[in-house]
Amino acid sequence: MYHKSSKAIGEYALTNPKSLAVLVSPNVTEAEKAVKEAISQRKTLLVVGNCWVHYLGRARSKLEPGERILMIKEDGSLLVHRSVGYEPVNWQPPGCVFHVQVKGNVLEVRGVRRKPAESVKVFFDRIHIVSALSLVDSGMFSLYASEEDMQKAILLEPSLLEEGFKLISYEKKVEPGFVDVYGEDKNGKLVVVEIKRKTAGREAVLQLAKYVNAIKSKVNREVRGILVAPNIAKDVQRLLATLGLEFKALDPKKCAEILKKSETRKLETFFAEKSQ
Amino acid sequence: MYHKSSKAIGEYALTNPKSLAVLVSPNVTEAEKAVKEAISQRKTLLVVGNCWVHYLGRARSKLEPGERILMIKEDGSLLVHRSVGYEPVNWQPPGCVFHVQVKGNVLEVRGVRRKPAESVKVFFDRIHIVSALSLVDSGMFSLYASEEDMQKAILLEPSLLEEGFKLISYEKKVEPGFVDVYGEDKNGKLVVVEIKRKTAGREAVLQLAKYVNAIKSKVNREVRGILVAPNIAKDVQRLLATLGLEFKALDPKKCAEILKKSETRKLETFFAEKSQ
DNA sequence: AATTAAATTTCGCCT
DNA sequence: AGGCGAAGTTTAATT
Repeated sequence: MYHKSSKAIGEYALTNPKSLAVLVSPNVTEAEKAVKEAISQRKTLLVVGNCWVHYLGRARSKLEPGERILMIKEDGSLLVHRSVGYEPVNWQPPGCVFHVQVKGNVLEVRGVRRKPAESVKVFFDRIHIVSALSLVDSGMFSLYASEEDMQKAILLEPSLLEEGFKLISYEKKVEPGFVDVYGEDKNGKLVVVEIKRKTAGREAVLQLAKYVNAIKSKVNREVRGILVAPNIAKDVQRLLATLGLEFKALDPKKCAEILKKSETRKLETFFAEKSQ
Repeated sequence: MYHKSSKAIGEYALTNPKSLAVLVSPNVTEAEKAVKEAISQRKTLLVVGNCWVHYLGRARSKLEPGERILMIKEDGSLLVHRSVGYEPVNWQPPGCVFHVQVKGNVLEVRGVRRKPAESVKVFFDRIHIVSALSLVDSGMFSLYASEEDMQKAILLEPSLLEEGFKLISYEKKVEPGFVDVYGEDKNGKLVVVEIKRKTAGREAVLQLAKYVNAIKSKVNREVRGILVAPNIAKDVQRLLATLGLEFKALDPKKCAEILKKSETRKLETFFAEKSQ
């Protein structure tokens, strides 16, 4: 492969056009083509270069020329980032429409949305990088605590569930699947716990009912079912009561704090051992 | 120039190492080197690749693997952006310290800060792009309205200054420079206006005083000096009073609205003409 | 669709 | 450095 101009870099990258294209130091026209293509194909777009920005909508702003990073995402959001600061200096929330054009050797990228009506115009006169990306990302994001973390917190601190609760096992295999937490209350009744990391809905209640029934059919003892979640959907509370199940609110944040405390304790132990 | 592997792209880009480096599809070790260099040189860094993220601090979060964009800025802020959404999925505010290492073919970039103590760890197992940027950006950002916009608003709507104000001229040349707005009040007194787009400080007051004195020395008439700004520094109010000057609060937001209305009017006129 | 409340809010200004 | 208030806040949940 032989390269003579920066344009060639783009061609090189385009050997794998579906997932990744990179243009280094393209001219304005080359950049225009790449940007239009990326936007029409709903790709995530990065443009680095010298630009100035006008915003008009809920307010009004002007950004004088300088080198920044423009990011346009698949959902039609737009971000202009300077070399400092957490926040973008200019932006447009998801769901806006883009117009791209070249006028007098300046590339204009405009993002417009209705309700509220507002537009951001980004003008580039020098472009360092244009990159169109097809980002494959189905990974789940969990804040505070995952279901597993909430489970861990209850294992560490059983009183989170209720006073006097004693753990028997967790991830216990029963007929329909695995019971998150399994134990005994202070009165010796069996307790089946189902954990949800966000608002518990109909499914969560039915799942818990299945586990409770499965265990009842085997143990010939009184079995309580407790649904643990940050909160429960209002219209499911009747179902819960009908099935004779209970709900225990548990804040994922509190779980995170307990895990944190536990890790801190571990860390303190670690340092104590080291300093001996 | 002859290229055989993706590594060469980096080398190519490094022909201009001071301002721009791009690595396309580097291996983890190559990426590590580039990332370390960029961070030590306080450059703005972009890394695109498959990653997972752990956060622990004020809260706790976990992000499962997926392709995202990591941005590290010159001020030590860190952003992880997914392909959708205005907000970064994970981040670290400015001023954190970074640690970079490779372990078992995985690149770990960790951003840590004290007060509050928190850390974000980003793990890459596949890297599409690494780019180190020296962004030159001194352009001013003005929100709502620039000084010029505030001036325009007053010219459009003189009553913004005070009832009965009549414009004589603007950007009027006097001894020390240019008077922003120059006019006459309802009592026939001359009025000199100095505009600041943010909190007016000592300089603004002294500048206004100079203009007022310059005009007084020529016009043998009573001359009022009005400082227009969104607000005035508390410790300058005495100086203002001492010099016999006045302050008029003017919200840049209000100015923006007036300009917007004016533009809307222009736009309506435009459409009216078109539809004729 | 409108309203309310939370956010790893961030950011600036003031004490 | 800590506290208060605003933001082109955004975002999710609820009515």
